[in-house]
Amino acid sequence: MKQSSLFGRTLREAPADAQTPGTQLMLRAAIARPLAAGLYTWLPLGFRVARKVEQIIREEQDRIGAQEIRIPVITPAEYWKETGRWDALEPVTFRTKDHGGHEYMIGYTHEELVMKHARDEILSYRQLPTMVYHFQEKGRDEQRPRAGLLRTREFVMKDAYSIDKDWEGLDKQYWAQHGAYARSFERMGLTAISVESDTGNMGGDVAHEFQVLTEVGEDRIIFCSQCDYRANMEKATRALSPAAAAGNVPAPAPVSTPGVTTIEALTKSLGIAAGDLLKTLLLRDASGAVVAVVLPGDRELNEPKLRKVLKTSEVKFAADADFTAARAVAGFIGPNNLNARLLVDVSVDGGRPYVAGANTKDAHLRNVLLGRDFNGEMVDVHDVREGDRCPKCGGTVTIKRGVEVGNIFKFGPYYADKMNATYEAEDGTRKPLMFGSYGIGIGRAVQTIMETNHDAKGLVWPLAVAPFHVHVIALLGKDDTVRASADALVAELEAAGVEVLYDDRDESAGVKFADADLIGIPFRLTVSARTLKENAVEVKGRTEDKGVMVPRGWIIPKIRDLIGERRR
RNA sequence: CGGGGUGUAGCGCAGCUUGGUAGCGCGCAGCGUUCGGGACGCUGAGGUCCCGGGUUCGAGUCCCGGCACCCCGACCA
Repeated sequence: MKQSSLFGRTLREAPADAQTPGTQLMLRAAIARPLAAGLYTWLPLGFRVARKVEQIIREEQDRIGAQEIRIPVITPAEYWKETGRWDALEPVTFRTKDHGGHEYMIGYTHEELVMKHARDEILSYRQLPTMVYHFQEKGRDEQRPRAGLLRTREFVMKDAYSIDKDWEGLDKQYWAQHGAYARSFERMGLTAISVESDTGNMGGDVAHEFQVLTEVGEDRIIFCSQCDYRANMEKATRALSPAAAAGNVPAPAPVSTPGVTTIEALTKSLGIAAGDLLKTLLLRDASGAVVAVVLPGDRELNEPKLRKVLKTSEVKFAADADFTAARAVAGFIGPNNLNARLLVDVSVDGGRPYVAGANTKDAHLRNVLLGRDFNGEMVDVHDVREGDRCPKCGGTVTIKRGVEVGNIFKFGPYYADKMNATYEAEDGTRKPLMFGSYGIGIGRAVQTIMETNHDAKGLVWPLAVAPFHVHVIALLGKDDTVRASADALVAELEAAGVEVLYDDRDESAGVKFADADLIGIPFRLTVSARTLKENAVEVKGRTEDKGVMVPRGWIIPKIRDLIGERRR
């Protein structure tokens, strides 16, 4: 490929709205271009990377016996209505009607469609287990796309679906996918770790996310410093100290706190620590049911955990009328004599008294004791934080940011039950198809590779996904000898199966070297008057400071060796 | 969806306070010089100043309304 005719130019400066290092380099190196918020066009260099990422995933899916298919982008409403997701996904999907008035949406994902085909194709246990996958566009009307290709409104996902007879079979398929994911990410140059994740409120007992640790990540991952415990913060737990036996705690006593309504203000005015207080939150779930949650004053509510406890899709703060109904006063709410369903976080220590709201204006209570003065359902709905103790080994945990590059879910019979997808078992009974689904976003993977593989000069592509194997730089002189020699070199390399980007432009050496560093192809081959004099070619790895002169006659085997030895 | 910010040439920005007919750097085109780490000189092209309305003799600048994009948070199989 001649760089003089490459579609897409490199930029010396990144557009001002590109924030992360990877996004700036993605734009500067002509990997992709924005079309609208969260919509990107792949340019030739980036598209070559995306196809290589796809191919790695394809090979690893094929290796575990998954079969590639293709389901349309435009999907009819009827199947989504069977599972109730036509309504549930309304706020985050793109929809349209055909001229006959039939409703469709751009696939947000494809579980329903796979299940529709599976129930038509799979009649007998003899056809199981089976696995299918496809690469297909997903449309998601994200309210906040961000960081270039990391979160977009349209993106290609590899989604795989496993179908088997029972939980045991599903478990095997699940771990086969887990292995395929680990190999896929490793091959494309991503250091991804698998962490336990929230399964959402859609059922299923196990889910893992593959996370790449980087500052630009949206997720927070809890790590144990001593053992292998790691979990997404939306699911993480911690070891609790056993509650001390409550001694002789005097009865609750009111304390006047006029106008003091926040935890912070209370700690100042009473001269106590936030952890000495109880925080009571009055919340509403998606159905409008009101619930009060009690936490120590120094702990934050973890909404995903609470949603799971409440089996709801949404929690928000309660309205004024809810406070009245609960016989509470905003700013002075406490668990005592509250007229509401009461959830008590497990962080609340039953062995010690707290200061809590008195449910009376301008008053709090001292000596409030769990078990004596109030009772509720004990639940784990608090955020784990840095320094907490590991639930597995008691070690200290830390928090890091991560990008979720892939996820795997065990659904079990959930979709089959909703969509009446059954097979005839050995014993003649009808049983539900056991289902699992497994996703990897291609664009997000590419963006994550860029975020984690660069230096001050530009991108540093892992060989396996680099847009080209080598970048040939011709430093053209006054006559045509350098060009002729470089032309011949490129022809030979291409004939040998080497992917070459050939900088044949009439630019200065500085411009060409800077662009080569920016684009980040693994090996740079320079042809110039200087190298011709030695009948050699200079070969330099992207991260090396200096190149080496390789005799012209040895260059093909040398390059074959280089791209072979670094190829996994 | 809540909060914050930004829209002026392909990119980065100034001009707006105090209204007078748009500028700088890079990039781009032509010519010449240069030629191994973003060269130099000369000449030149390139603008619905986000959109609509208003005030005014006159609006990039002031007022009103809208739109787009970015960031933080919320949400997110």
